Amino acid sequence: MNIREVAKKARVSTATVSRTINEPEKVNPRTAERVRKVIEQLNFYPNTHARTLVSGRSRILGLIISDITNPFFPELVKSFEDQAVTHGREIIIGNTDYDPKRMAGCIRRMVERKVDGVAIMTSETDPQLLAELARRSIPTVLLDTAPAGPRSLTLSIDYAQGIHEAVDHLLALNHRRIAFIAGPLHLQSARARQSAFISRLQSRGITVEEDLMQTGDHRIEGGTLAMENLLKLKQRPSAVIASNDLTAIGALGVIFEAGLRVPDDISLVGFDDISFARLTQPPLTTVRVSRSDLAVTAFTALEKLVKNDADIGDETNRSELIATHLVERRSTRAI
Amino acid sequence: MNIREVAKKARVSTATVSRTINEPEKVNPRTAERVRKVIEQLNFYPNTHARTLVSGRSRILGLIISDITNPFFPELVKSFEDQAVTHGREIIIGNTDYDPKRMAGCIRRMVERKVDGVAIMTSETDPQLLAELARRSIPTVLLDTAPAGPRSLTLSIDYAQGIHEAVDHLLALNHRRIAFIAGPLHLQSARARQSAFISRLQSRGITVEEDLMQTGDHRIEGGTLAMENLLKLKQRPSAVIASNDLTAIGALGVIFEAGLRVPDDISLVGFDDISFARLTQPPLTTVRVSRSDLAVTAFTALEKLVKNDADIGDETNRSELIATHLVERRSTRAI
DNA sequence: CTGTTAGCGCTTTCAT
DNA sequence: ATGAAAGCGCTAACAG
Repeated sequence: MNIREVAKKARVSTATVSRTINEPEKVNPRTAERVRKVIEQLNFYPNTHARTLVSGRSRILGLIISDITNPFFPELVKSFEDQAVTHGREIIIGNTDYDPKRMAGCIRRMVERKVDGVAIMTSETDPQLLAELARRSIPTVLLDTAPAGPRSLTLSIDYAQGIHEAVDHLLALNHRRIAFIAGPLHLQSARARQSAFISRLQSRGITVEEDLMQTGDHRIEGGTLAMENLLKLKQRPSAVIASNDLTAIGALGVIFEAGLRVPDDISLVGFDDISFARLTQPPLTTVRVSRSDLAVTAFTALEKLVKNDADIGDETNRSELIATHLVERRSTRAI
Repeated sequence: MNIREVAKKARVSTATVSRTINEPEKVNPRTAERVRKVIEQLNFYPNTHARTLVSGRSRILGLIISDITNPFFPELVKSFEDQAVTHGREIIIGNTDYDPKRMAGCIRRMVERKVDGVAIMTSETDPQLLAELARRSIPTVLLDTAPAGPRSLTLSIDYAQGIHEAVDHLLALNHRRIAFIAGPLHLQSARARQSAFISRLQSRGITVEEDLMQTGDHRIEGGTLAMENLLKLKQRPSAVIASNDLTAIGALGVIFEAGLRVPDDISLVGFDDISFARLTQPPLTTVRVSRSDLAVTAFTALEKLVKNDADIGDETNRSELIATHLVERRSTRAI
């Protein structure tokens, strides 16, 4: 069943059926109504592939993430998908698994399926691959990565803002020995959090002890190891800020098993506000990075990029900042 | 850039290029080699939409789930996607949000995009919508739902097995007052767990007290409420089995806030083994439903269904059972 | 406002 | 083993 059958049954040409579907305002209301009836009656769905083939637009958007089982991403994916459904678009999701080879595969799939645009929400991206997209002039929205050529835009998470709030919060609670468990430092996003921590403390006149600076991997295990180191210190910290919630959860386990209590013995702050952060015991004070903000901003920007055939040029900002804020729960307390 | 350019540059017809890509064995090795060189050199990707249009096969599979932010699903999606990538397929994901209207939308999208098959991994499905798929003879794999017509197959999670193991485990630990917090009872999958609990206890000669049977909603909140009821009882249970992990986590919070301890005062067992289950304090004893098993089984079955144009007939089972097993962690203890 | 018609890029007979 | 050509279902010029 196809557009010709509909046309025949409605006694119009296929062009009129096509117009009724795509540009109803250009069709006589009565004709349109008749066509619509037939479409309904025949339960006709236009073939998107034929449509894409001739028009060059697929109404598909690509969404590339690191790993859907990383709790940072499901909410992002969901909000992005909600936007897509609302705007009559399909999305194709690619998991890179933090592997550049898989990332290349993802991009290839996106190109093959002729996506109208791609949102790359992973924290590191090979500029070569971005060049590939730019060469085909596929609109791209990036996260924490320099935009690659025209029709490309970057979203930056305001890590500093959140870390500053976290530091100030602990300072206000009279903490002075504050440790930091960083993420993997090859990531720009991890370094941004670490340096925000250091600079804020210094600007408040506190020198950061080397021992109090640990490095994790943004996973539970890294938090576990780092916290073990911290507890071995002669003078342990009274508070710890972790570069993300998973790290904080790892730290929490260690503290608990050492017979210490949060927040009574040690205050703990996370980062991201994944959904489990409010379910830990005690609920975790953390910096929220709104995944729905991120998704909506990314989608909206991408949609705008897709609509403009030309470069976005100077008229638009090439970068947008995503706010972050401290959410106080029960893992921090005054000393 | 298209297949004609490749053909011209390799001095062959477009048919030969097409064959080189799809049926290399039918092409002279030397010709094929020449064509392949040109393809590489031009960095040519075949247009999947043109391909689908003419062949009728899209190499896309649909995956419908309830809600990607429900921790049951990310691992399922990931494994399913892994399979798809391995087999050179694309997947389109649909979130129903537990809403029949959205489910209808998902199915419509799948049909529009001409998926080769659909895996519907939600727990409840409108038979009418399944009929729509059957009518278009789209292969379908269902979860805990009766198969709908030909080219359709059902996967059943062996809830009883897991619940039986959980009950036996608690019985072996000398628990006799065991409570059960059920899921929403309009779901067949929730009822299956509840009745497995009751029947196992009865077959062990223990009558189930009405008071000990609570109903939740498979979310945190339901677990919270149900556990509050349980703690109000004159004689509270020594152990609780929850219909899923989210429910158990809700219960855990309440127990903790009541000043009681798990497992010292109350043993607690969950169901699903979501990734957070091993991160609770204490780590949760729970019944594992392997999402990767589920995904791989679903994918494999779907692939088989897609390859057979005809009905699967009697040769194949119309239903497969997914095993479940107790994972003992530290939320249960002998009394 | 509506119809005619030429492709979009590919696969697939049917010849050779 | 290869090529010529038809056509998948649709959109978009163009003509009327």
